Amino acid sequence: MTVPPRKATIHDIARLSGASPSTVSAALSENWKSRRISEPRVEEIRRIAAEQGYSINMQARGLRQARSGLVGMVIPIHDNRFFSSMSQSFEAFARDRGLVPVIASSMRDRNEELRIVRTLISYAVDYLFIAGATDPEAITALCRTAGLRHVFVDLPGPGAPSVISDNHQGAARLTRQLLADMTGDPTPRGRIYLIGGVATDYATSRRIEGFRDVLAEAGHPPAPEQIIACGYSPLRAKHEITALCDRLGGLPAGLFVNSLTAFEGVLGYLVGLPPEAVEGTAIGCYDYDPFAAYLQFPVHMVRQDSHRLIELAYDLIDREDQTPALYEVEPKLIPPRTIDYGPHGQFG
Amino acid sequence: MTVPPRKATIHDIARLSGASPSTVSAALSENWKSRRISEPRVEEIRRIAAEQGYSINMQARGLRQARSGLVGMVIPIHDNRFFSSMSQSFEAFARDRGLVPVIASSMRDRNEELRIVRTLISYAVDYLFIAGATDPEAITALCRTAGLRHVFVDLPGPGAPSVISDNHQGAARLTRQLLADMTGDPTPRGRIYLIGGVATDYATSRRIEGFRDVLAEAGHPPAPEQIIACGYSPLRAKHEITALCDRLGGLPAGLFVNSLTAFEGVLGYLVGLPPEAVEGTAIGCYDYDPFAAYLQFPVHMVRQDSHRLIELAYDLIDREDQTPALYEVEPKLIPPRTIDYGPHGQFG
DNA sequence: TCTGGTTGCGCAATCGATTGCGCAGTTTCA
DNA sequence: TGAAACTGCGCAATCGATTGCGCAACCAGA
Repeated sequence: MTVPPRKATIHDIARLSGASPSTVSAALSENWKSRRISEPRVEEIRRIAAEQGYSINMQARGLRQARSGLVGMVIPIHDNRFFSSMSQSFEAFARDRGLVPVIASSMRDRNEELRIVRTLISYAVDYLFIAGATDPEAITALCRTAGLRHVFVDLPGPGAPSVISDNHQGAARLTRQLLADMTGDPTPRGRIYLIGGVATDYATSRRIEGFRDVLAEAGHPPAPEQIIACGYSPLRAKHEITALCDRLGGLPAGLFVNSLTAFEGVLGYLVGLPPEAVEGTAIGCYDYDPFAAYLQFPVHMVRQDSHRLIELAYDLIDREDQTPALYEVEPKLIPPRTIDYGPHGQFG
Repeated sequence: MTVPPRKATIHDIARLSGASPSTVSAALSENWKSRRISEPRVEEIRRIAAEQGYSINMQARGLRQARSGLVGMVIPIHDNRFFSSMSQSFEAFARDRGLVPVIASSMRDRNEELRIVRTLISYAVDYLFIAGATDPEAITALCRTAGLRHVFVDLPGPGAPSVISDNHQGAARLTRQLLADMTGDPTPRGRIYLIGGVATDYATSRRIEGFRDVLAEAGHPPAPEQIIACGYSPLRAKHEITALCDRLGGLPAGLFVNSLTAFEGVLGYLVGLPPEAVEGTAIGCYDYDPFAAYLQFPVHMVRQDSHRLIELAYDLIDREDQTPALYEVEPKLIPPRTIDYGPHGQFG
């Protein structure tokens, strides 16, 4: 097969078919009826286009139409079951609308996040979804000057519609479950500790409230040292859990891990312990991973409905009214050692 | 804040600065020196551009320059630690080169895969990476008529450079390890079974060879029924492992699971068993997941070096010579209950 | 003063598709 | 039979940036 000098354009097809570029354009799109191109002509043109392996240049089309057919999404990190299943849903819904998804990860870095938003604006994405935003206000500012519709997911922003999990509810349920599994007295080692997340994040703060409320309800409001919002880094979490256990002289009675990434770090510590050392501890993790659900020890997991989150986000993007508002989706408590295939068994 | 009628263009900046569009273009890019624009002029123009929140229109630039700054990658599925960590690396290398990554998942569907390739061609991606290709020849054909450089990853194609793991080696090592852990006699239940993957896939077939060679070496070449290449679907794998155990009257002595997705299905079955039922079985999985590494029972895992795979793929794309060739990367055997942070602790 | 080089910048074509408008030829209908 | 309506299609402008080429002003040297 000889390599053609360059990709065929609409002009090449026009030349080959004896039609004008306008006619070719119309014939290849759906509006040939409204431009009154005769059906035999259309078929002839399409035949030639197929023969030449013609494919439209979306840059040119986008330039003219002032829309690109791209949808952007920013996520903190790909390599995580929560966010990668969001990506999967995001892509599925994009396809349904004939849009092409562009997903970029910010590594939870504010500047990187803004850089990505600016880049996506340069590519004229038609809509933008931001999951786990670090600086929602700045993002909204950028989007506004570009006239770009955007929706926050997972972490809300004040400047645009936001769809998030009911973090308070999810955390409260998980905490209640862990308390029920705990047997110890309210000595330091008998307490439950929350680890991971960033306290100023909306999501984490709501979870902490849920955690706190349930403990208070149970008569043991948490001491400050019971809440270790040390961020999302696995290594940092490992460090913190190590320090905690050193202080306490062993694992506490309960452990509420605030994200999968933090849980990876915690696991890095637990791996080094004799199996029986973990037995007395009730462990829960906010977010679900099918493998994490079947560890050596039982783990309660909160499964956020990422599919529903994204579905709702797309709904919001479509609404005429882009007034900021908060929409909450119920998460689900998954019992230990349960493989949950989710509402869409086709994934995974 | 009032919404401007539309995004500022280079012409707006030209008008505001009293310069011509060409000058503005040059001033905002790096070639103002070669066009001999005076430095004060450049600074003034940049100031005004910043003031107006100008951002370049990549569609227009791409159209003119016949390149988009996009780099595409097709993966089978996002929601999987192997592929999502590939995505992470893919994105990191793209950033280093000033490219914007576009990652799409084919769900391992041939038609979907081709649709995606065509779409990415329409968007004029500068390069294309295809991981786990279903129909490499067809992809190469499309890319050739578009004059698009592409590289296959994980599953090779005959029409372009390919970088893959040394599947034979990885499978052989894993098999050897499992054999060493097994105690049973070579009765059917005492045997080791390989489950998951598609036998006609290059990767799977090489792994099966590795598996077979090691068993033959040990004096027990596998019977056909010991190789259950039932695809990648978790549900299918669950079904097959269930059927197998029904036939055997329990778990076999060894289990070589051929992918994380199949492992999810297998796990779905194992979850329902009493813990001690699993004790006598040596289990291994091709591909690594940090959580899977610390299940109730020990699992040997093969970790492919996705970072290195991608790095090598980018190298190949740069080469002048795009002759098809196969490059192999060594995978690593991860002992049970080990958290491996990989060569790049920044991820995850 | 004339030539030749340099500086600083603008004109206009170009990339590939879309689209408002208009034009010739044919049909319809009063 | 003439006007109106319809059919089928092409012309040329347009989207926003890049780039080859050229031009005017200035300076230095002969």
